[in-house]
Amino acid sequence: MLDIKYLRQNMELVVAKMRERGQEMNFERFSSLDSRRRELLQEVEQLRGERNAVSKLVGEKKKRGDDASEIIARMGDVSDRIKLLDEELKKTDEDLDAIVMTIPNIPHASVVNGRDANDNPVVRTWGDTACPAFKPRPHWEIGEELKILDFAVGAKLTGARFTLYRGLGARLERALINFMLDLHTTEHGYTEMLPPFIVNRDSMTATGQLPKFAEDLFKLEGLDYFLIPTAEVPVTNIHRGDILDEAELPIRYVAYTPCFRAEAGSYGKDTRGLIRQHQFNKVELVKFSKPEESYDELEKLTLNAEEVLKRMNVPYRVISLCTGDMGFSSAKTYDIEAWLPGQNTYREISSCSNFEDFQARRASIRFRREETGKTELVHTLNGSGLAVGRTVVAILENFQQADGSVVIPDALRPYMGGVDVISAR
RNA sequence: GGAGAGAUGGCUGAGUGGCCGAAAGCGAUCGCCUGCUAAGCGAUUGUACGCCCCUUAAAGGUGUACCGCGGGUUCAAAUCCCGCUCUCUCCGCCA
Repeated sequence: MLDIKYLRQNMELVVAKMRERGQEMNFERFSSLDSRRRELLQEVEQLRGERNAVSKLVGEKKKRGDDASEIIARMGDVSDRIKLLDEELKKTDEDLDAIVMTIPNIPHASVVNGRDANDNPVVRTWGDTACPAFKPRPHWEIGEELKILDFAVGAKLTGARFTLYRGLGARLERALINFMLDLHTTEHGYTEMLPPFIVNRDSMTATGQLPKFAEDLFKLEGLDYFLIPTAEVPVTNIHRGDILDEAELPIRYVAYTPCFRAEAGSYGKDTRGLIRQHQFNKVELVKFSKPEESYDELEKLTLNAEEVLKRMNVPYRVISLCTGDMGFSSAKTYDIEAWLPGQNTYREISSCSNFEDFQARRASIRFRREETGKTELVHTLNGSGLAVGRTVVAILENFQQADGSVVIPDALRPYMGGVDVISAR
């Protein structure tokens, strides 16, 4: 969420920025609620001060044996008034929160102003996308033929958008997870975390999934718990409420988790194959950084994610999301898109974002600046490093052979027990 | 699932209605002392939000809130009452 002081002082600017994101904001209600809140706060605090002072007096009088019944009666009225004001204040706070919580982050100055995905500029491309001599097939055909992906049984076990991995398919998924974790921990300086896959409402609210995006989440029946849609939620919440030491920043965590998404409103989209599942695996990178370093850290984080594709020799490109295509909490986002020859297109395989202090404010994650001794909000960043299922897709499609087999990239073979090719026999 | 105990500042831990934002100790920071280190001595040592002062900020002054969370009683709540959460111990069950 944005700083309420900043909102007060920069309304026109925020309205303009929201318009770039394709959102219209009406700040009149915000303004009136905000000034009412401050009125109430001042009055109630003044009354409390009076009550505290007089109550002290009552104690002294009683100790001396003097009569205090008159001021006690008077303070009774004051307390009633405080109670009344408190109720209105609480209601005002809630209304105000409801507004502020639904205002998205302000895009960074370097973010291109655009309407949708068509306006996202390409930052760089890597690898050779030359077509093979045969007609490349989509991964769902390859996977089913090799009997490593079973969509029918996934649907039988659960329903649409659930898949069973068999044999070397399961092995490939696991190999990728281990390869990514090893790369990021041993070469990129991240500390591995294995968090709970179910979190409470406070955690979901701190990272911005709630209250606005409840329909995207799976909620446990009868409990106020949710399946995580990404490791970002538990891993960012590790430091919820903390005041960190400046010297320990930037903090870098990497975590493997499954991710659960309701995918409401996406019916009919990507119905075939592994691209859009209700459950998928992901290795996530999360950083906590000082404000002045966060954009450097975003570049590094994105490169760390790209490195996975480079090691496997999968062609990709990096795009910078425009204002109209960015997520709610993000100030700047790079998407990494892997080349999928079977579908003759680039598909998102990672999304790397700097949230600046937007999440940190809601989650109250601060650090103490040594120079001033003051606390400041940290900047939080995260990115997929990478989405594992989609990486399987990229491998199947990029390394398929004319005979239907799939060659395993060199970097992955140690994790596959030396297997260098998956074939139907 | 049943029975009991508990939750206080960076940590340990006192505090059963007013003098408690909170004793004491530890730790930390600064200063003194010291050839160095240790010891010793002194001071400081939570967060947030208002207001005053001020060109702004800082510093300073002042007010309010916060003793797991939420509600209640009272002129007044860390302290009394109710609900919840979490932790620990014992019993049962379970991978």
